[in-house]
Amino acid sequence: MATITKRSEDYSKWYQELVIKAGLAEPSEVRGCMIIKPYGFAIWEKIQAYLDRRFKETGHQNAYFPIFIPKSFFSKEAEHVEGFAKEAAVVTHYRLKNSPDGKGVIVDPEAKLEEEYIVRPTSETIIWNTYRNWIQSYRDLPILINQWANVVRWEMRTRLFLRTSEFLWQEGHTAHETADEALAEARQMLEVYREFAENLLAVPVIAGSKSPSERFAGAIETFTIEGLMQDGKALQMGTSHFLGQNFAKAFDVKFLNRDGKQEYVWATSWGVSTRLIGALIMTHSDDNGLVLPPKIAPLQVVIVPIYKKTEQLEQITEYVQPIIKGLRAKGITVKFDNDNNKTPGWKFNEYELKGVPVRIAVGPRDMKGRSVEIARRDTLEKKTYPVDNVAEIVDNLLVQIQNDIFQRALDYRQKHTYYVDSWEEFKQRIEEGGFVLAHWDGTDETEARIKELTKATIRVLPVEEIKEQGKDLLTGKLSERRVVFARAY
RNA sequence: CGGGGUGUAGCGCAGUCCGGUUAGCGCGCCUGCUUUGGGAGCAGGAGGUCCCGAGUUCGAAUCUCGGCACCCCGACCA
Repeated sequence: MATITKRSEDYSKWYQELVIKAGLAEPSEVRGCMIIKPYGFAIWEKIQAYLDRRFKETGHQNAYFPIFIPKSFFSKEAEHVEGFAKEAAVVTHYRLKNSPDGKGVIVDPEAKLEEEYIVRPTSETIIWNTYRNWIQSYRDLPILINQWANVVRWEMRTRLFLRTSEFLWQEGHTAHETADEALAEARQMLEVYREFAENLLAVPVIAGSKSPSERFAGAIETFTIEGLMQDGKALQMGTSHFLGQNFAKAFDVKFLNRDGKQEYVWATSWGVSTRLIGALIMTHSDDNGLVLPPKIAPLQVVIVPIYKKTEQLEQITEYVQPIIKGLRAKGITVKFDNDNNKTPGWKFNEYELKGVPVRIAVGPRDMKGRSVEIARRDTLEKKTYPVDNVAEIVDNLLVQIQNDIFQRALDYRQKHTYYVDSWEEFKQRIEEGGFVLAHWDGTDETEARIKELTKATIRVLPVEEIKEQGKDLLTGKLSERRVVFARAY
């Protein structure tokens, strides 16, 4: 019997078991890397499909750059190299040969590369090195490109989806004439992410800026969307960076501007990763398994037949045909699970574990009463409905579930968001978990001190500013606005 | 990279302290029959380099030494 650890017993264990038992992913033989299984990948494909459409609607095109980046590229932007040096996978050789003792193969020492390659942890450097050749005048701008790719960051400690050594993501890299235009782009993409997180994933997020110490390596400004997980920890779900002219200067990318003068190009980059699947799980799921918002669920409706004899199964099969047809006509994905080797009870539990939003059960009782039993995954509520307009009922129900799941997550976040003005209360709230809105004097030193004392970091300076006079909790210095503190993944 | 823990069937574990028949148990898997409205029952069956290497011994899953891997907790990070 596949039961999972309760969240209240061990949240981390619950998470890992859920990922594995729901069939989303599993650890691999390669340290820190995961195997994304079909069910998990189907969720990623839904994420990709939605975002890809939004990127194109906002004027971007897809392209692809090499996975290997010459080592020298990294040294060109000082902060950037510092940010990624500690977790770089390096390619040093290009050939193997049979080992002298006849057992297996060894790296051929003769085949050492002149210059090592870094397996990309992110692609700014190779892309900006390329943009140099693409840009001569303001007429070549803007360049609006996105890449779907895998990247590698050699992390010390990994967790399925949340942090793996290799992960899948998209990275947008744009080049602009002016600072204002680049900033507007970075903000626009943040808004794309926010809308996507809330509407598709049903995960409420706070959008805003990072504090200087939390910025992307090489960025002037980093925007972020931050979610609050069920254990009270924050999760960064997407970032969008205004890179200023840093990479243009590092890679000497200039253009002739409208005044006929040479100027460095302005840049942005922005990305979200397979980590989003972790956010999805930790925001909505419960002790029975996954709870998937209908818009992201690979399978939205499952029909489970309940029968004694095979003739009964045949009758049910016929009985549900119009339902299946009706649902498909509305673009709803549906599966009729007529597997004879599993009992209905087993199937109920299995589809709850997998988070299928709606389950329809059909047995002799229903056929007699011209009805079906419809159960929703989020509330586990079951109701009987007439068979005639099931498609419409389910269609509405899916919308309802999507909204309810979002609302529930929002309620949770609001219940765990605190306005705090004293150091004692701050420590206590951080310990309990949640977002803590507090005043901050704006210095790196205070931020670092708070982190040291409480493990809390500034997650975000919200776009919708909470402007008011106040005093920093620790130093008592004046502050103009509240910022969001939390412990984070 | 520091502290702790664990490696025995596909998965979860017992056995290890105190060496000794043929290495067990639960789940899963296969076959058959009966079942099917919340993880079915019975019967039969398949499945093991006991993490790797060396040593001690008549004899090692068990003791000794060395190695490797993974997990958890910290520090670092999407």
